[in-house]
Amino acid sequence: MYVVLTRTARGATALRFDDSRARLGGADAIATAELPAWVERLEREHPRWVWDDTTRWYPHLLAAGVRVGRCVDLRLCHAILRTSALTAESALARAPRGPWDAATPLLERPETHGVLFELDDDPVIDAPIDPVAEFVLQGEAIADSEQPGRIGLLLAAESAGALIACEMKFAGLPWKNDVHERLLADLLGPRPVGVERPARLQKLLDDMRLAVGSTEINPDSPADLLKALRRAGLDVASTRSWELKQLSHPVIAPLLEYKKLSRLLTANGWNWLDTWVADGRFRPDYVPGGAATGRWGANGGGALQLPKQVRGAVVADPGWKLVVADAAQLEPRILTALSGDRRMAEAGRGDLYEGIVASGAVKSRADAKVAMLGAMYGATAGEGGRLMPALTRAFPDAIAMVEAAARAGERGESVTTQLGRSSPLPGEDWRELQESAAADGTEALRRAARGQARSWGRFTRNFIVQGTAAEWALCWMAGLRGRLWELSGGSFVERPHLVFFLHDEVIVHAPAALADSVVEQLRDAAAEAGRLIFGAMPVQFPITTAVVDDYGQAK
DNA sequence: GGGTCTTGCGCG
DNA sequence: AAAGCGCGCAAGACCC
Repeated sequence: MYVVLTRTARGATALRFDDSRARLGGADAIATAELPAWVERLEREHPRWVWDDTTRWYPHLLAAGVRVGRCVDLRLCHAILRTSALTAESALARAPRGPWDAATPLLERPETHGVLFELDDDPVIDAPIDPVAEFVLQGEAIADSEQPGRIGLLLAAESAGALIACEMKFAGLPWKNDVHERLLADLLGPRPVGVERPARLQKLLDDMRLAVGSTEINPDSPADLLKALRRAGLDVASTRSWELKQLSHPVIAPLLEYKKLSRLLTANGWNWLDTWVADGRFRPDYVPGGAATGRWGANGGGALQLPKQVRGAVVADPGWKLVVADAAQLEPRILTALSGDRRMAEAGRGDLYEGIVASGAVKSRADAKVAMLGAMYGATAGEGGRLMPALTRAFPDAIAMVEAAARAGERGESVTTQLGRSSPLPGEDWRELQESAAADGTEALRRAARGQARSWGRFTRNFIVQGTAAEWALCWMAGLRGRLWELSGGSFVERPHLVFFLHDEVIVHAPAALADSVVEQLRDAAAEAGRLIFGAMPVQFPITTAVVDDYGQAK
């Protein structure tokens, strides 16, 4: 059963539909204050809650102690259906762009006429949000698609991700201020008052001044720093760390140290702690579908860039554990399954990179890794480019798959993941350059067009792998979420629950006594995700797990 | 005084 | 050894 919720001035109306999306009965009107209890009651029938945007409904429910099992996030599903090659002929995909194509849908509003807002410079005519009509339209798009099962699984996984994103923010990532502060004090010195540099940074700056024999050096300004380094006789094109590492000069060591610590201070220092951690929890906004590939984004505090340096401050509550798990070599395994490359599947029975070495394609594990990254990212030069021919000979099917995706992108076509998420098309500027270069191109113009085409090809090449990996991760998490809920009783935060997700890695916060069960569920969910997406294809998705007290202990 | 671009670096 | 994908963020540079 589906229950479609529509917001009204006083609360919501609910309409029920059966599993084939046929309408059941009349509408219920529920006042705002009654909504959590009403949802909780109906939840016993395990419906799929259909709403415009999970972030508009679910936080209130969670705050009221109500957790739901399943939902359809119409906004996220619309975004997928709008561009998917599997539903390109649907009425939804052919309709002009409207409020559902905005980054966040509009609330119901009095009907107005005329241009309401712009979407990528296209004016959009106002239309009231109608979740029921959108639900019907989406149902038709799915039913009429060539492969309803594929796209249906993707939409279910995406919607489950929307629930998880809200739940992770609600639960928060356990964070110990005192541990973090001790770490900062050890590395930087005491917290400075006002605008002065922390003692350790000031000392390094003094060392740098001594090394170049001048006080005219400001490491916080790349432009100034570059000038100062050149004045000191250093031949550098930029102030990037990897370039500075090549040089030997007394200024380099303190400068690199300064950069490292300065980064810690500005990105995850005392200000960060004051701004983003409250009540012992870090609560960023997770953004499902934030990247074109379907990967999540995050806002607030750089949640997806937590440096290894500070992970020790992520500490389980007393009596609880953190179960940290990541999918080993996920993207190359995804490529294996996508392409059906039997030899690569064989190589991936254990450590994939060792397997590639054993196949004779490359000499070392490090080479295998660089070669695989090169294949998935489109390396042309350097180590990756050099290793490509050997990799192509050993695994022709897998390489042919990414090469085909690259060629499609170079032609300006879209590519599609295993479950049906399609890449965006290049913009107007891209096409104009391609056309003008083809028509009356000077040599320089043709070169620019070729470079641009190759660049888009690298994007589509990577898209099918990164996007399908994101689908695997969503299915893994969605399955895990249900399994965790079944492990014990109690409220949401009393049971084992997800507190962090980073592309191919999750953290579960769990009562210590249940940690081993969580590990088991993580493995089962991973195996299930592979079966769901790839069926019988014999590709393994091993995960590594660690049961720890703090995140710094994992890996 | 604001807004946007650039640089550099953190994560996968 | 330093190119080849996807992101977010902070600070300075640069503009009006």
